[in-house]
Amino acid sequence: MVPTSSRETAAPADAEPRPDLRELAAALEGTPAEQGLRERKKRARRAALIDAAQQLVTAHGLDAVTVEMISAEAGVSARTFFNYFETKDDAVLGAEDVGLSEEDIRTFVRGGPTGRLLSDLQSLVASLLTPHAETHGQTVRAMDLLQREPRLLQRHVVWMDRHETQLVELFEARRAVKPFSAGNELLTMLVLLLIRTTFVAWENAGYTGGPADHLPAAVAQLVDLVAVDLGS
Amino acid sequence: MVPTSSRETAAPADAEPRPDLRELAAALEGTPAEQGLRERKKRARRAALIDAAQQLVTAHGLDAVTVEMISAEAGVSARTFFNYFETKDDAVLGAEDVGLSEEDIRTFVRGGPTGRLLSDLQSLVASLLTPHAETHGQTVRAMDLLQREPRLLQRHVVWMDRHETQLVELFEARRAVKPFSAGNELLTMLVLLLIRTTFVAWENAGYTGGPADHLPAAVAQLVDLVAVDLGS
DNA sequence: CTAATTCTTGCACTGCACGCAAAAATTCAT
DNA sequence: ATGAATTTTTGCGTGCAGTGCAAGAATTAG
Repeated sequence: MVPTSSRETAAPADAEPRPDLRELAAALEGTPAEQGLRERKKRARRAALIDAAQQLVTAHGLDAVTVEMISAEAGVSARTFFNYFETKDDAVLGAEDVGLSEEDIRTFVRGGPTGRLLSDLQSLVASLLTPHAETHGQTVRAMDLLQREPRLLQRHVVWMDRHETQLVELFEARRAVKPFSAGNELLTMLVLLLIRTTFVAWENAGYTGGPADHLPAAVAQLVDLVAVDLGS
Repeated sequence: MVPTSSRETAAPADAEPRPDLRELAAALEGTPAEQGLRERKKRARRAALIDAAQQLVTAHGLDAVTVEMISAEAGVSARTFFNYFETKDDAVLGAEDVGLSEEDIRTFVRGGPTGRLLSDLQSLVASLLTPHAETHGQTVRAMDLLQREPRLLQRHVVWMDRHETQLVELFEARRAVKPFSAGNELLTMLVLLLIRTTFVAWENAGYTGGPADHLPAAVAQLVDLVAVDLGS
C-alpha cells in the first residue's frame, strides 16, 4: 500500500520512515549470506506472501481474503503477487514445485528399489514428500487450512495434472522393463491417495517428524483393506 | 440474446419468426407427455446448455469458450446459465448431483452386502455409477473432454468435497457396527480412485455397456497390485 | 559510474460468479 | 378463459481472479 522504499543493504541508518515489518524479517532470517540481493529478496517476498496469505485466511476464511489484502499485508503490489503465484490458493498452500530427481526416476524405471510395484511406488512418494521438511512451519499451517477449506484440495489435483505427463512416462518406461497390470490412471490416483493419506496421518500424529515418516502407515492401511477382502 | 417467445404448446403454426433450434428439439425428444410444461422446458434448457457447452469446448477448447457463448448457443441469457450450473465446468461435464439412496446407505452401514469392506465399497460405488446410464451420450462426450481438458478433473474433486460429509458419516456409522482400520480419508480417496479408474476402463472398452460394468476390473487392478506386493 | 538486466508496478481488460428486482412465463383456481 | 399466484428468466451492477503490456525502479555487470 504505502510504497516502502526497501533498503536493507548495509547502508547507514538514516531517517527511514517505514522499515516494513516483513522486509526486515527477510534481511535477518533468509539465510543471510547466501546469494545475491535479488535472490534473497525473492525468497523474502515469497515467504512474506505465504505468511500473509496463511495468516489472513486463518483469521477470516478463504473466501473473505482477497489477493489485494494479501499483497498489501506483504507490502507488495497486487500485480506482483501474480509474479510469484499462479493463484490465490497456491499462496495459501505455499506451493512449491517439487519434482522427482533423476536418481529416483532411474531407480524406479529399472524396476527398483524392491521390484514390487507398490513398494516402489511408496519409495517414489517418499522422495516426493521429503523436501517439505525445509518449510516445516508453513507446511503445517497449510495442512490445517486444508482441513478448514477443502476447496484447496483442488490445487492438489492441479499439481497432479501438471506432473501427470511425467508420471505416465515413468509408468510406461517401467512397464517396458517389468510389466504389470495396473493402469496409469490407477497408479496416478494411487500416488495422490498416498500423499493425502500420509498428510492426514502426519496431522493426526501431531506433526511429529516429517510427513514421509507416516507414509508406511498409509500404505499399511491400504494393504490391510485389500488383504481383509482377499482372505475371505 | 434475442428474446425468442417460446411457444411449443400444441398451438397452431402461425407466423413465428424464431423457432429456435434447440427449443424445437426440446419439444420433440424431451419425453413428450411427461410432466408440466415448466418441467419439460427445464430439462430441455439444461440439455441444450450441456450440448452447447460440450460442442463448443470440443471445437475450440475449454479456455476459448465463455459462458456467454454457451448461453447464446443455447438461446438463454448468461445470467440464466448460472441458474442451472454453478460453474462453466459443471455444464461441460453435465454434472448431475447423484446421491446415495437410503437403501444403499442402510445396507452399507449394517455391514452389508458382503461384510468385506472393499467389496462393499465396490457396491457403493456401483450404485453411484449406475444412474449415468440415462444420459449416455452426454456422459461419453464428457469423458472424452475430461481427457483433453484435465482441468475438469478438479470438478470431480469438488463433487467429493460436497459429499465428503455424507461419506464420512457413512464410514463412521459402519465403523461402529463393524470396526476396521482404514481411515476416512483413505476410503474417500479410494472412492474417487475407483470412480476414475472405472471411467477410464469404460472408455478404453469403447464405452460398451454402462460404466458400472467396468468397476470390477478397476477393483481387480487394485487388488492385484497389492497382492503382488504381499506375495513377495 | 554507466550500461545491461531483472523485477516491480500501475493500468486496462476479460471473464467468472452472484445478488437483486423487474418482467415474462407457467400454473392454478374459479 | 381470465386473473391471481408462483416460478423462472433476464438485465444490471458488483466484486474479484488472473493476464498482457509498457514504464520505471532496483540490482548486477563491466
